[in-house]
Amino acid sequence: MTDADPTAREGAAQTMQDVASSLGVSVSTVSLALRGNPVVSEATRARVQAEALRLGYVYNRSAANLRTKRRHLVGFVVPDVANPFVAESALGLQAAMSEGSQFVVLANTHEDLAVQTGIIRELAEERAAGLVLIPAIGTGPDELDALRATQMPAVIMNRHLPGDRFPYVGADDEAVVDIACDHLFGVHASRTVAYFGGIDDAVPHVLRRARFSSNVRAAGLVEAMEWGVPTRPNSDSAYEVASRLIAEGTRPPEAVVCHSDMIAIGVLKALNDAGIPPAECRVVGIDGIRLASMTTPGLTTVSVHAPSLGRLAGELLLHGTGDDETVRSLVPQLVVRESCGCRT
Amino acid sequence: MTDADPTAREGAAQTMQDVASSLGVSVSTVSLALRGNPVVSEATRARVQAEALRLGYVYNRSAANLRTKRRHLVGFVVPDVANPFVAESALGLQAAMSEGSQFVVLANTHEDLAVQTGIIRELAEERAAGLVLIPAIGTGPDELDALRATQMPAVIMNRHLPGDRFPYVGADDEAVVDIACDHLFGVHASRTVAYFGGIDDAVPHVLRRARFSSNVRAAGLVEAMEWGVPTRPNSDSAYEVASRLIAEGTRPPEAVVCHSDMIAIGVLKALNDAGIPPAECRVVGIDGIRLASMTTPGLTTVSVHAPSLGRLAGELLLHGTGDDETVRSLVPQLVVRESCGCRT
DNA sequence: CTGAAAGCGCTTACAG
DNA sequence: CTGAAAGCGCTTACAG
Repeated sequence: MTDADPTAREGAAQTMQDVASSLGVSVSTVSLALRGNPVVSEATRARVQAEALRLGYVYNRSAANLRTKRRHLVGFVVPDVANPFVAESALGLQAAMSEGSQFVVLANTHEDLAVQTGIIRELAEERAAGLVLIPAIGTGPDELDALRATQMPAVIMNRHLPGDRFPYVGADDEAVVDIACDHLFGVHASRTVAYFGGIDDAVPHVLRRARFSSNVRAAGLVEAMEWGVPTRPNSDSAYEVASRLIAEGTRPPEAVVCHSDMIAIGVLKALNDAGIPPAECRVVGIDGIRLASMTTPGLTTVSVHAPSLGRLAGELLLHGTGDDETVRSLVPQLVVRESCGCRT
Repeated sequence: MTDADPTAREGAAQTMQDVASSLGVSVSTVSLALRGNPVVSEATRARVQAEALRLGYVYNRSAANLRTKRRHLVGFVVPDVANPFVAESALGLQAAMSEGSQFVVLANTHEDLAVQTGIIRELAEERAAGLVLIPAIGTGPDELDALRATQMPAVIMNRHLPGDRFPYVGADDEAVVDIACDHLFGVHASRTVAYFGGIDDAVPHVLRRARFSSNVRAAGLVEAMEWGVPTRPNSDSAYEVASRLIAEGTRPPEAVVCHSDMIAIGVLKALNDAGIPPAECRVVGIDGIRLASMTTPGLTTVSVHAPSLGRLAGELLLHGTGDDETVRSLVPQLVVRESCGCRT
């Protein structure tokens, strides 16, 4: 492809200086030409570009950035990349950033605060343009202070921390719960209901549970408290907890809304194992990950559009709104499949 | 946390120069002290460190790297991060890199060659320490030449390109197929069998199909060619193809090995829709993603240990073996669940 | 339209 | 044990 001069090549990386002297012009000219600055003549630009190509020159963006103090990478700091919701968000974030020709650096905290702190420090040393953070469980004022101290723009995602003063991107928790409840309580007229899974005192969990309970009261239904239990944010934990409940003889409620699709997938598996059909226990997930269409029964879910959330976070980071504390979210959408008892 | 002097702080980012003058020492001393070089006295080191902390100084790694010509980030260039296999590999890669205090930059090609080429060029401009590439469909000699021209160390993953001369990390395709066949042909004594899904002329697909066919012949079985069809590398495509086959009345073979777990998930869904149990059509996946335990029936699969593959790729990149063309892979492992008809 | 020079924030011989 | 100076590869006023 690049038809590089092998003799010029072996001397390792070429610099602007190299192409300048090879052409008998100054580095300024090369720099200007390569950037396409109209101040250099078309003819010169062409010569410079040809020579750069011939020498196999490749622009050193880091050097340029050191000079201009521009940054070119953002971090996506998450508890678990292999969580589909996170991966789908990463997709959106990455798309947004690549439009600003920024890179997104992926970092896993594994829900470990020390790891998270270390990663944030490293991003600061890297002079990242900012970061999107899904806080590890237990993230509190100390961690947030440390983050603020780095002076990097940051947006918090998915797990809203009370009073953190950082821009936040996440689902509209109450709308999400309302949509799930409307379908389950209204369309399906379930009587005993529960909100299943999620991390115990994480804000979204608290918010959603509270909303759920108030919806239940408003509808005059009964909340199956034994099934209103927290789990870790993955299918395995959900499966384990739900299976145990069933094995212990705790009768599943007529309807359960799950804190996430991954949790719902675990619940569905437990229900399938026990031979309990949607008609007996209707389940609705939250998130709308791609996988939700592949379960049996198909998972009815309230989609919050993970890729869009990621994209939103990226845009917030790049173009920054003046004020902190902004909550942005898309309007959630019910995706009906079979797990709620529709279409069976 | 960092108890930074607010007056010092407002003048934006602090530099070594700032802490040096604040202390009345030279930048060399600061640099040496901060790096923990034993040549500077313990007392000085302590003073420097305290002052750096007080000023809220944060090390500028990029500047350092420009000087030392050391690189500190690697790219993971993939068709689709949201594919669980890829995400799990990313986990392993990230773990390996963070041990070398390197960052991994995630980049999605969406199977688009032009995007892939652009990303690789950007990584080169970034002076990445290297990259791990899952080649987009259609990647050929031109793309590989361009990659080579960047002079970055690269390791190819999952989709082996013939004669590319790059180190390769991926499953041992033949062993994987043998394991699946042994179980299906031996333990379950299936008679009509098929290899389902995967990208048509991608190397792993070709290799695995060939191995599958020769195993079939060796066992004197009959290959159900109508079910030996390619798909795109995701559940939706697999579901669509399998559903169509069933709808058209093409009787499923007694056993099918799927090119990946995601494809198997699609097949399982199609089979479930049609009410065809494992006893009638046994399916085995390949990959061993976490999700495989959550399907109904549970997916029997040949695990290739995605995180380890990612880690291996990272190590290969970092410590580089002298010779190209190295194929490294872990020994695949059969994980038995219900989709093959065991434990039902 | 082009060139010489300073500077981004570090590291690293080299003196002292 | 510490300091002065050069240099990594760029960009950007400032002259000419």
